[in-house]
Amino acid sequence: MKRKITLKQIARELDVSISTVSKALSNSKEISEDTTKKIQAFAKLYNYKPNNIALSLKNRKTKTIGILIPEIVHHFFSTVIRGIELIANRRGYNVIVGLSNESFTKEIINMEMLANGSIDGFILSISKETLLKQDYHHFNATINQGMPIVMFDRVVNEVDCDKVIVDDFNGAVKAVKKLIANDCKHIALITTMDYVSVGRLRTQGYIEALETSGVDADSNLILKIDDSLDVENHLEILENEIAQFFKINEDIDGVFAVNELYAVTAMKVARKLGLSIPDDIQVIGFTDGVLSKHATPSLTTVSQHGQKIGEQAANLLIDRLEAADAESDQYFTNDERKSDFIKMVIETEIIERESTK
Amino acid sequence: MKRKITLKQIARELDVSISTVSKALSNSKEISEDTTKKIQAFAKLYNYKPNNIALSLKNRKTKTIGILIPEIVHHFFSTVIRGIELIANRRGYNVIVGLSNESFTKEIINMEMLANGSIDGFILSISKETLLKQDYHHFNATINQGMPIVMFDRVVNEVDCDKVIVDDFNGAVKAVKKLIANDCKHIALITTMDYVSVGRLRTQGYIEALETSGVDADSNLILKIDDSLDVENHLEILENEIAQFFKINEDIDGVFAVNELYAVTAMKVARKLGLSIPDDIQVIGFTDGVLSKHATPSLTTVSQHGQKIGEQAANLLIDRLEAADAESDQYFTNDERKSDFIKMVIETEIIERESTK
DNA sequence: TGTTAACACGAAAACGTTTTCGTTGCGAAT
DNA sequence: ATTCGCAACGAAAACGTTTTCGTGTTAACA
Repeated sequence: MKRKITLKQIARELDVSISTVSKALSNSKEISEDTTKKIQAFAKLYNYKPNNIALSLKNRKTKTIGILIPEIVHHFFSTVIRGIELIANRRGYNVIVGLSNESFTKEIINMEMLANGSIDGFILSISKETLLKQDYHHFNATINQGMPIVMFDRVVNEVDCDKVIVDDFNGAVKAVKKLIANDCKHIALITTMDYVSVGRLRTQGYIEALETSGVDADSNLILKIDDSLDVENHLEILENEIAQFFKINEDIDGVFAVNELYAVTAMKVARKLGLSIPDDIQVIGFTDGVLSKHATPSLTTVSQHGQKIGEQAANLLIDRLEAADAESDQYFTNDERKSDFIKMVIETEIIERESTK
Repeated sequence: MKRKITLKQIARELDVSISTVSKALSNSKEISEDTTKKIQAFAKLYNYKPNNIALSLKNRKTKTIGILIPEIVHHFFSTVIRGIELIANRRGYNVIVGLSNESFTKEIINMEMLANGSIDGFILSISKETLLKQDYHHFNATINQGMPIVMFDRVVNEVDCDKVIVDDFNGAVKAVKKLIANDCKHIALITTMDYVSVGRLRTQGYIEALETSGVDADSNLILKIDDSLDVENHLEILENEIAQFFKINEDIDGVFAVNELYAVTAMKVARKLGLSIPDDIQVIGFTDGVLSKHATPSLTTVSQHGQKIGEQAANLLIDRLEAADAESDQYFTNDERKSDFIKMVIETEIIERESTK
């Protein structure tokens, strides 16, 4: 077991100074051709690679970005990570992942753990509990310490930073309009309690689409699921709620659901009730995950392009980091350093499958 | 924008030395009560937190572990990450994620990027391309430099390190025996080309279960899918292959598939052919993901307990890291430093759902 | 012969910590 | 009055780099 070799060891071995070794390895003109060759050969032989930590300390930047998300076993979030990792790697950055598990406290702990030098900036999506509490001081504190943040998907106006969001509103509008165009007369909405902004926006899109088509939204046709219950592990609760909902509203011929689980479950329940899809009921879900693709019938969905979101977020963050580098060369007064933050909207796309005509 | 405060700044501000500040903050007895209080108050006021990078450099350990996996948009791998992150966080470690994307080269690049001081150890699962090439020098090189590795799921005998694996063989045996017990007479296997060890083990389990039950495995009943094709995006290829398979072998009354996609697709195809599940054909899949849970009918599966795998892997790695710490205090001859590596087997569990009787 | 310029290299600081080893000043003991 | 011991603090090294600023040697030039 041989530890990694350092400049100091090379220097001692070759009887030159550390500076000489460093310069030779970076092909400095200061060092003679002979010594350069000798040093480079030796370094290659012993597989010298500069120590990242030392570089980080010296350069005061780590070349790694921190991702902080509520959950990782989740198709959307993992596609976002994939997008971030793709760009990060391409631009020479590493990616460190923290999970808030939808908890306010874990979000804070995680931020503090990473904000003390471990990373150059954050890409994050806010936890449900934080959204409920509406307490965003930790984000602003981090930003004030000079660490840039890019938020995605679950964002909030109270924090001044770059944002990448899905066009939830128009995605919902498109979906519902498609149902209308497909001759649905009674379109139901299955949504969550709306403290998470994205849920609210999708609901608004649903209403908007109906109203511009001259239909009044019927509140009886809106089912709000309490997603504080552990629906994943108690599917029957969800199924029962939806079954009741369908029984009470027999005229439903279209369903728009704010996530794919609700959509797929709605299809399952409908079929148990003897309804056929898409003949009796057409269904569109938000979020294009594995469930939608492989359900029978396969589900028409509003795709959010998670990977693209991740890529854009990563590019935004790295752009800002490297702009900050360049800036430190120049002189800026506080007024000139105006940081107008970017809010990037990723368009949704309807993926048509078997659950609509 | 105020940058994070350092010991040096506190020292200057309070007109004491850096050492004094450091000691005061760690409650050293060397410093008088007065100065300690003064310094601690000042530090708290300015929210002093030690810089992780500086600590890493000094302590020669980063308190972060590197995860290197082939893919992240994948239920199994993301549950493993969740398990790792859980334990890592609990034990004071961070987690940095690299994706090999099933590519040999990206695996190496990623390892080298992280192995230069950024992390204390690896938890990884080998990429398909690496398994094909059977070239494991980068793993051994990393280990030789004193960086411990824990492998999970896709492991290989050629690398000496701790391993956490699923009991693929017995999982398959259990599944197939269940089908046999459920009166299936002609049990098919849907598997992949078997250069990935786990596929091979599951196939062997299938054969073993049949043979101990006095049935000869019929090679006609084994369908090997070439998973180098992009099956996710060309589902119809997979469906056609399975459809052909079912038509040729009309007597199939049970299916064991090595992943949930194959299993769910098999169910879909069977139903298109007019067969009912579980009455005509019973199906069991390996890997318990979202698809299995939400398919109709829901799929009986062999659960791998991905999160537990991650937790165990993290514990193994951190145990070894901290053992190495303690070891450096003591004196060891090379003979005494025997490192007998642990191979931990996580038992599988059959989750019974609607696709079996 | 004396000055200069180019060349090749080394010393040292800096990044932010922790820790070892002094070094003061002062009261008590001899 | 001298020594001792202790309390309270500071200096400096170390972790591994990069980079600025010397410094010594040699060759060229006047």
